[in-house]
Amino acid sequence: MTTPKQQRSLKTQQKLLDALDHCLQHKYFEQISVAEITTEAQVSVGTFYRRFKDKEALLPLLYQRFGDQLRQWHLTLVNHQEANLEAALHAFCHQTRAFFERQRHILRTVHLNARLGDQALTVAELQGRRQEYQQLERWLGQHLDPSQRSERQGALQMAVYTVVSATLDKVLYPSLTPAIASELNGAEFSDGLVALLLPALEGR
Amino acid sequence: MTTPKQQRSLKTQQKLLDALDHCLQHKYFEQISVAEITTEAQVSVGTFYRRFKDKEALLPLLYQRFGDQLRQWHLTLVNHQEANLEAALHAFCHQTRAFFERQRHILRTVHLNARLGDQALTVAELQGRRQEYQQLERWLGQHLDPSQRSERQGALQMAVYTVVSATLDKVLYPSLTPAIASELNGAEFSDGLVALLLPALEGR
Amino acid sequence: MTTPKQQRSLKTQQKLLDALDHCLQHKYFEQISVAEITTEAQVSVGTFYRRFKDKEALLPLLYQRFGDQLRQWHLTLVNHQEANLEAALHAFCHQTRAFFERQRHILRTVHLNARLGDQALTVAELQGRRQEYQQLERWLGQHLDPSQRSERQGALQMAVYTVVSATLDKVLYPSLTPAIASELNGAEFSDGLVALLLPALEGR
Amino acid sequence: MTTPKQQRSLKTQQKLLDALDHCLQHKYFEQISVAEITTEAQVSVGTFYRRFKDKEALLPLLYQRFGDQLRQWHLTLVNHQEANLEAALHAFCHQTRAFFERQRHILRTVHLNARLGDQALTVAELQGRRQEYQQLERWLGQHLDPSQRSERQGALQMAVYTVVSATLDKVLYPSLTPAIASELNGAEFSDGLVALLLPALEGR
DNA sequence: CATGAATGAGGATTCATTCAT
DNA sequence: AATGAATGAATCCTCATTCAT
Repeated sequence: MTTPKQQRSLKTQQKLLDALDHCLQHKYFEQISVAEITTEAQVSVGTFYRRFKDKEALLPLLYQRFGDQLRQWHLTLVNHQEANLEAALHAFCHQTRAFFERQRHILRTVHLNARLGDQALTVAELQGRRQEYQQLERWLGQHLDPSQRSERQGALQMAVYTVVSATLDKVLYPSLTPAIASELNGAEFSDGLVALLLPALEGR
Repeated sequence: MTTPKQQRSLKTQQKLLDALDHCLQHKYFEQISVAEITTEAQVSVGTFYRRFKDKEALLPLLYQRFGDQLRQWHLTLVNHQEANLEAALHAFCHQTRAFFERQRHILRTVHLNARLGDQALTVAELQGRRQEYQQLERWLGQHLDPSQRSERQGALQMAVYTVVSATLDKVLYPSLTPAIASELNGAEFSDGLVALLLPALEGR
Repeated sequence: MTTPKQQRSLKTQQKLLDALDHCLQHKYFEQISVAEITTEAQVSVGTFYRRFKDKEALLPLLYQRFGDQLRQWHLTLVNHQEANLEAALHAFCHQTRAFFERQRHILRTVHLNARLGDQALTVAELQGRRQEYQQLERWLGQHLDPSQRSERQGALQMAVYTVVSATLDKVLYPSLTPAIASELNGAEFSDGLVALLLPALEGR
Repeated sequence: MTTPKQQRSLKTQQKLLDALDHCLQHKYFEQISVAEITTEAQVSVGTFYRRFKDKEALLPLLYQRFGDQLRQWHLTLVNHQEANLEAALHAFCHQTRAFFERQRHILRTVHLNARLGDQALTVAELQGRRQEYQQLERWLGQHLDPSQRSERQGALQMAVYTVVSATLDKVLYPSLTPAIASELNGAEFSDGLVALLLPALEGR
């Protein structure tokens, strides 16, 4: 992948990424041919290969796009100080869902592709993701009484993971197992999560 | 897919399913060619196509295999009466994980393929799955004080979904987001879930 | 191809030939698979190959069936003494057409397959066919004044060939080139042939 | 079939058509594989499929090639004024045979394929062919005494059809039924046709 | 013997990638 | 640089034929 040195080149790259993005709304990455992408982007195959080593080389950029927005969203979240733990948990659950819903189809690709086995997420990126999760844990912990923070460490970690995992499935595949196990939708679902997790975090 | 009329034919079918099963341990379904399956099964391509319309026609059988074992496991679980809610939740979390680990790679296929959009799970099957979830909820509820059952309905449903979703990701993709958010492994992880969910279910 | 030694065996052979005959009404020989034939004949593939060396081995039998009927028809024709040349030519043209129409689809196969290049008609059979043509020429010639017969030899031969060739195309492929060149149908067409050829044969 | 946008592409298309043409001299269309064509044309399979949807897509072009030459030949024929009817019929019979002999193997393909049932000739094309036949009839008729033209209409049509049909079989399949019925070859055969048909056309 | 399961060569077709224009 | 033509490996699938039951 060449670093674009000219305006035109950058525009082409964007067009290709957008085209991929568009195609991903209908099928998943492996089913999309280079021809489809370039046709959608109104660019020739040759141009594609001038820009990218191969089809797979598009993914990291797509991931980056997503990662950027994820990071940004995390930042806005953790920069808010909430009134208490419940409010914080509430914000976390609802905003996570809202963010996932906004990013639905790109998230779907990132998520599926990681599971389909290509090593598009580098170790470095995974560690970065890891740290963001820790940041979220710390942020939630800040709304606890300081004396309890260390003993709730584990519960916080578990809660963060649970919220993300459960919400992800609910948003991406609401009509499949296991998401069909829950009858709630949207806001109800997030409220349900808050109610489920709050007692343990409060140490009742 | 024709129904086999000879014993030999049935054996072949098994061999092909086993071969697919084997291949699935290394790569994802769509990456496996018919040739690979038949080579692994030590039969010829023609034999494959005599029995199955195409590669996709194998999936329903694979799903059935999995569905059968899932149902059976659910049955053994809900036929046990546990001492109290904590014991029941503990059994649920740990056995779910154990079952998922045993079925790891078939589960992975079923799970991914459903998400990749093929309509391999019929509506009827999904409803069946739904009922199994409800059975689990009722079973957990039996360990509650009868007076509390109805008000905990929602929490039970949420808990069942959460356990399944969180455990699934942890077992299938332990090194990816979001599972990397949790540092715990195996039994620790299940214990963590119990601790996280018990308070809400007990209504503390 | 084994000579059938048992009743059952002969019946099977007939069933297979009938099945082929049936299939030929819809597609041509090369497009018909052995499976189709045996299914239609309600017999297994194995049975087919016990009876016939391969798919091609069916053709000679089919040709024979046709050849038998052709010979028989020729015999009935040439055993009739007609009143004069015109009556004879009239009988020849019309009966040829009627026979072709009756045998339409088997004729189509024989005709096409010979043209598709398989050597199903042996040299011996071709010579037999040749002699039948000569018989027809002689028969037509009988209705001429004896003094003219030898000088009309060539015309008779040409006429016989022309009638067969033109009628064949008209009956088998009425809507294709060259048959579309003629607007006449059925009896009109045969009458047209008579009118066209009679003058030359009568030596006018 | 895409329209070529580069010169190179057009060359390739020609090479493929020529290759098909060449293969057709040895075997019949359906027996020729795409691989054979591309090998003969010294291009890769992919190249073939870039230009043509499948093997069948070549036929229309082949037909067109033939149709063009047929039209052209008809034109040169009907633009000649002959001395009398005999001369015209003579020219028609001999030149038809000569043209068929020149186009022998393409003609064979066109002819067979139409009979094998693919709808390669459109209704429009068939009508065009029809009109060409009518043109030939009119041209022959011009060599008649004007007073006789209308009453000979039918005979002219019949004669045109007969010449084409008989000559076609004679040229394409000289050693098969019905062509073996005639012992004459080449020019003799055409002369025979003239002698056979002239009397009826002259109204003797 | 009859049956139909198994074989595997052979043909069609796609598509990522390279290369000529 | 951009274009799109060419390449060919890889895959799917069929079907005549053989062989186990």
